[in-house]
Amino acid sequence: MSENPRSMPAKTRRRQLIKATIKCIAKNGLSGTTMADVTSKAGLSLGIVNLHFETKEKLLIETLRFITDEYRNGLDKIFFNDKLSVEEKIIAHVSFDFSRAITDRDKLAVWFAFWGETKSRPTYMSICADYIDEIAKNLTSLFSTLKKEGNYTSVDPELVCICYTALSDGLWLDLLLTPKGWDADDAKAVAMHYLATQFPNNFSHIR
Amino acid sequence: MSENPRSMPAKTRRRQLIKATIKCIAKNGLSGTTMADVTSKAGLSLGIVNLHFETKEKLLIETLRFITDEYRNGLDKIFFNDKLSVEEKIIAHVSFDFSRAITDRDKLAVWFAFWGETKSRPTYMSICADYIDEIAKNLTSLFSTLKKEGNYTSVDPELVCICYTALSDGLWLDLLLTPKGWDADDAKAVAMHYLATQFPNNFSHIR
DNA sequence: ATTATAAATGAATAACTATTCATTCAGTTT
DNA sequence: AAACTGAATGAATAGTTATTCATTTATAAT
Repeated sequence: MSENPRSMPAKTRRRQLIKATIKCIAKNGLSGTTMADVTSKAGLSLGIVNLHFETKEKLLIETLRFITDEYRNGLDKIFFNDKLSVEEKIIAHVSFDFSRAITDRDKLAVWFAFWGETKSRPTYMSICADYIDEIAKNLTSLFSTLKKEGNYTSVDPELVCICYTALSDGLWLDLLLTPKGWDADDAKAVAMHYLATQFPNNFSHIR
Repeated sequence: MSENPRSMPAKTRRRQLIKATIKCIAKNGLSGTTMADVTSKAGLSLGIVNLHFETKEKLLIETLRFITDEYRNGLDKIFFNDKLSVEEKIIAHVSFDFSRAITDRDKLAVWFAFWGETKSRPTYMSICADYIDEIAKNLTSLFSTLKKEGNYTSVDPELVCICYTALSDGLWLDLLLTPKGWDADDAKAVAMHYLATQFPNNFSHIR
């Protein structure tokens, strides 16, 4: 295959294998994902995972890290963008949460596959805990600033952050479980509806 | 063992094995749960699963059905209780969602373990779809009635149902992922906070 | 008591799958 | 062009685990 040269930079191969792993987890679940599946989906040979990741478990951990990094980096880019107002940052955050890249059903399946094993695997748990804390801190500070700027005296920024985060997790689950008659834009509208209850002057007219 | 007579009604044995399965899934994940684990946790012999469930897969399906039935039955008992007002039913629904029985971390782990495999297993998906539809229909009708009774002209009952349901799913995930510094009562307060934004005259003072 | 019935056992089997590593191969250097 | 390098291969191995079923054991029936 000319698209698949015999020799490639290690980083490219690792990326290629992680992508294949995501597809396999979505199709067969974590338990049903075998090395043979992953490598054949990647168009490579069985032994390649050992070469680049040593073990299956390490491949899975790198796969989890890949999707958590993608999510964290996307949100960081918004949070640290000096060109955006606080209101714009929050809107961008929500838009990102329900963007194509994040609500891709293969990736959602991977998120939930790992969450489902979290209690039994401390490594998964700690990878999740890292990014959750950071994002919560940033989002809370956005709500806090908007509260001041918009004179929303009775808003509790920490509570709103917890509530919004739980809501978007639950909406992702909806997108995963009920693929038909329901899409990411609908889910986004539900999330905006909640934010409008807290900041009616900012988010009531956003679709 | 006198607590474990050689012969027991089939239903009791099945229940015993399902309970053991829940503990094993919580401890080892779906993929890490073996027949040897389950049967030894139940204090029985290896071959017993075959006798009562035929295969491992069927045991897992019955386990999923067990927790979904428990949840559905609990909510039905509230919904069809003629002694309760609509407001009381909604409060009871939320209290049930964040009760000990439902937020037990072993059971939460089981929920998410199955949700994580849903995309790859149509059987899991259809078991979930069944109970989700029924509960949504009932809860929407409660919100709809409360809207009329309380003159909440701008409330959208279907939207509130979707939002509340997603929120409680997400809060369960929080309870599973971050066991410390956070408990079911805190989660319940977040859910009530959302309902208070929609029905301030009914839920603002509930803790 | 004796026999019959059904539940339960667990050693043996069969199937599956992660891991290993001797070999192959493409590209690079001398 | 000959030798070298290291990525890639995949047959073979080792380990794990679901499933089977001949045997054992408790209880019920006669």
